Amino acid sequence: MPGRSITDQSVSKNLSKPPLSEPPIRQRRKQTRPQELLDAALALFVEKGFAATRTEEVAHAAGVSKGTLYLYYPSKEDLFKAVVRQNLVNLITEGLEVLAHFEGSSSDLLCHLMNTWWERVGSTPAAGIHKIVLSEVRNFPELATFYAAEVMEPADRLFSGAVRRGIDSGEFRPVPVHEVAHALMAPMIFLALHRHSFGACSPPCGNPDLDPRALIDTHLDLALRGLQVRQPGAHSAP
Amino acid sequence: MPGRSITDQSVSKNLSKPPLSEPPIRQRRKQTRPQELLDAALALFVEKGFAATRTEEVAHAAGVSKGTLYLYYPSKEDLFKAVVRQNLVNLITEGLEVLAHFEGSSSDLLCHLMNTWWERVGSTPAAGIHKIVLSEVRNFPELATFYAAEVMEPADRLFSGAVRRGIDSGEFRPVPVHEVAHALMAPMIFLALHRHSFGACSPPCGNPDLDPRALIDTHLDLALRGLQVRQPGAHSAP
Amino acid sequence: MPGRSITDQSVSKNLSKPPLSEPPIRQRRKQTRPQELLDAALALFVEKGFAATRTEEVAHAAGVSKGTLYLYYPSKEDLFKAVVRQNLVNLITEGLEVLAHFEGSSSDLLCHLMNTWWERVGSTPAAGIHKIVLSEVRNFPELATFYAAEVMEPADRLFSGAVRRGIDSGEFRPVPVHEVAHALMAPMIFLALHRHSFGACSPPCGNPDLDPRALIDTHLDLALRGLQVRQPGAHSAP
Amino acid sequence: MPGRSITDQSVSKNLSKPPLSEPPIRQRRKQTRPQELLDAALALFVEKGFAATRTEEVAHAAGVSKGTLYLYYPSKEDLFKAVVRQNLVNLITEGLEVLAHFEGSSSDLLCHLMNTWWERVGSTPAAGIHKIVLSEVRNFPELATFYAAEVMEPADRLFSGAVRRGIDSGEFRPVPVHEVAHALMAPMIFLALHRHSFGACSPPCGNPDLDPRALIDTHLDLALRGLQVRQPGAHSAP
DNA sequence: CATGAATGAGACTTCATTCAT
DNA sequence: TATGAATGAAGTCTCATTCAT
Repeated sequence: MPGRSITDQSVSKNLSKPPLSEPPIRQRRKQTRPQELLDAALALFVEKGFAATRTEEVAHAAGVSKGTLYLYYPSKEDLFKAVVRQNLVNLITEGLEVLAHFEGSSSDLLCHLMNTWWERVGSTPAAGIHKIVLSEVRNFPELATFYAAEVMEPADRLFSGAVRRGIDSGEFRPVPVHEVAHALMAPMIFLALHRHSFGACSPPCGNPDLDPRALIDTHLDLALRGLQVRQPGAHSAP
Repeated sequence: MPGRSITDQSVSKNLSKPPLSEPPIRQRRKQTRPQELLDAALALFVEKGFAATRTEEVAHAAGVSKGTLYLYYPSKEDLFKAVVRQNLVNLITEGLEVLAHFEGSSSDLLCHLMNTWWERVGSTPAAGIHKIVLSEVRNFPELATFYAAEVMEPADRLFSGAVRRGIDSGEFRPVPVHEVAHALMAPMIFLALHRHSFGACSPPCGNPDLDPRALIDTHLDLALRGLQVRQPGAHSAP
Repeated sequence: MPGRSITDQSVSKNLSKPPLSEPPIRQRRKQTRPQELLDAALALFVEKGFAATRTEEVAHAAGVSKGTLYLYYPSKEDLFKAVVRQNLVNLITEGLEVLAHFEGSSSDLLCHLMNTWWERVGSTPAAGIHKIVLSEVRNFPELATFYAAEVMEPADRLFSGAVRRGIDSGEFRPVPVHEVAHALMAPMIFLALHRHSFGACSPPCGNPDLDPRALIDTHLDLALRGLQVRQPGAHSAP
Repeated sequence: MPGRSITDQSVSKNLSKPPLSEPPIRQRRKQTRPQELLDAALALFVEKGFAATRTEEVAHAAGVSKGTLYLYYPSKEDLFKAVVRQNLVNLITEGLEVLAHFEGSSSDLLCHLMNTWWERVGSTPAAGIHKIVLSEVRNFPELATFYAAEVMEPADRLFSGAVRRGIDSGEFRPVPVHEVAHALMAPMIFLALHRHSFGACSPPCGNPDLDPRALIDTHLDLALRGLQVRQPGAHSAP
């Protein structure tokens, strides 16, 4: 008979497609539907990946029927793009706002940036978008340019701008700003990536004792010291 | 009997479905078949993801027919697991080779570790399994513990061991070793991840001017300074 | 409850699915709704066929909403039958009006019949129901007997009656009347059929230089000569 | 509950979708499959129309499974085109062959043409293609030009050529050849059209007593007399 | 009566898997 | 063993029909 080739039951709950029970009551909610669908789609895409998520699941999770989804988004792909787009816009807005009106030392700026990012993005479902995009860009080439232009470029501008600010004010020593920006962002995003992959296992695997806050603090401490202007007499490693 | 596993395949119109051209018809030895299939599968899984890779593509890339693939691997899922497992072993081997009994300063050790990792793993196709695993663990939970135990834990042991070695010798200031290890590895892995997603676009998007070597150097410079024992009279930021 | 009828709708990519633009919002009287729906449906069924016509298109073309259509016709099939039935009645009325008590030669009668049919039926949208019925009888067998009894039989009666009239009066030579009636009607109907299929292409294909009037004249000329009593000494072909 | 809105059982067997029983035995027949699929598709398309025919029905009628159909034809639309194309090629070939090497009177030529057409086309399933094309050109605009160029134009050339031949030899009186060609072909094609629509009903409706052979004979007799050069002293109708 | 958002059966199509050769 | 034609489960998407407003 047809069916799953994996008889091993250990493949468990992630693969068991939900029975999609309890027929939803007909409700008119044209205004809120798109958001509900987007939220449901984000959660499912992050959890299972794009291809492994069925449109019917998304619709059901949003409390509507299969057909209703297509009333709002003409295809699964468009839904995907809308998810990325909407959550990306938030990211961009966040960063740009912070970048614009900050007063205080550049160390404080970086510190604020990191903590805010964690609170507003890293610790929310939106962080999962990085995972989806990372996984799917090859299948959606146009998404790549879009994401690069709308997310990666602004993010780089944000962080390298903050570093440059510190250098210009004499607070930081001169360093290649783009490379440092990468080094600053990577541990954060990587953490988010893991929380949405390994971190979701039960029991959570990976580094279970790796507390996000502790990680951010340590990372920040390390980076800021690394950026600091050298005291006279100090030696750098090769 | 037939049947779909886990995921579907409708990645739709964007996916330029290659016509499966140029079959490499050179005579293969039966002994090397599994390896050739594994290599082909690795490349394709990394490039397109698990669901978007067709078994026929894998077989064709390995120079055999669809049916032959199933002579060696009972299902696409099994093939996938074999790919991950085999490359994991390689990864571990790499890591352990590097470790050994290093002599010299801990700064030099970290420097050596990073450069070696990049040469032997980060810049090779093998780095792609990071991407697959990250993308698919949620669909293959059983791989999570395996990967955590065989890759992440050893890697953490490697880097946090190096850091601890420096602290013990008085070369580094006291820091939380696991967090620092994460901060050290993340930019490297993140870079590798991007090379297998955005970096593969044409034209390459992301930060095209981000040279791996420059990044590693800068990252290392930043981290080692951050680890260095403080000069008398210096103040840390926040 | 929902449900598909008979046919599906996947006429796919070629069908330029019109965006349902320009809704005619003039206030309609409830009394005329059924007629307006029928008119819209006739036009669309003729143009695209039954299956490829969406109920929403019909409703939109009639200036009402999808739901309203179902207030008047319980299903798409019922709408279709109503369209055929109503236009059949028109068709018959046309024919019977023409017949009546014609005075003059039978040649003149045939000439008058053909020209009138073309003016009143062949060149009007009503001719399109020939096309629908022809295309869909197999899917709607119940329409067959109806159409045969109400249209084909009277039409045959009309034309074979005219021919018999000519034979009886000695104007025409003796011929099998039903066969001749078919031969008389076919070119007219065939022309009408083509105008609703090929003739609607842009640029119009088929025989673009085939003028209906010229065709009718030629056809009539040919047929009447063929019907004429043979002159002494003439020989027939085969 | 969902389902057919037509509770009337008289809609009967044409609509009852066959249960597709008796699972076919796996057989390799790569060579004959295309023809078998084309035959099955022709029969079903003619019987039910394009949209109302399910690909699975076609496959089943050809003795294969749904998937196999797609091994040979990439889409339902392509299958449709292949059907038209293959049967059209036959039509064209037939006509052209006859046209080229005929010796004898033009009356005999027309007689031969008609009878041959009936034997080789009109009385075979291929005649049903006219019905499909007539019904579907509006949905497949590119089919229109194709059909016009490959079928209608050659057919016109064939018949108008035969008529012109007769005129040139003095056998026929001068007439507009294209119009006459239409008048000659229409009753034949119309007959075929009816046989594949009304004629397929049970009991056959339309003009049940209209024998194809009698019709052709009568039509030919009428037309040839109409074409004949007038005897001295004869009068034409107005 | 009218609307149009919502529903869900069902069509087309894909591709993992099987098996006759 | 190897092949590739054949299978059929399952997913995306459409649209006839319903019903809350």
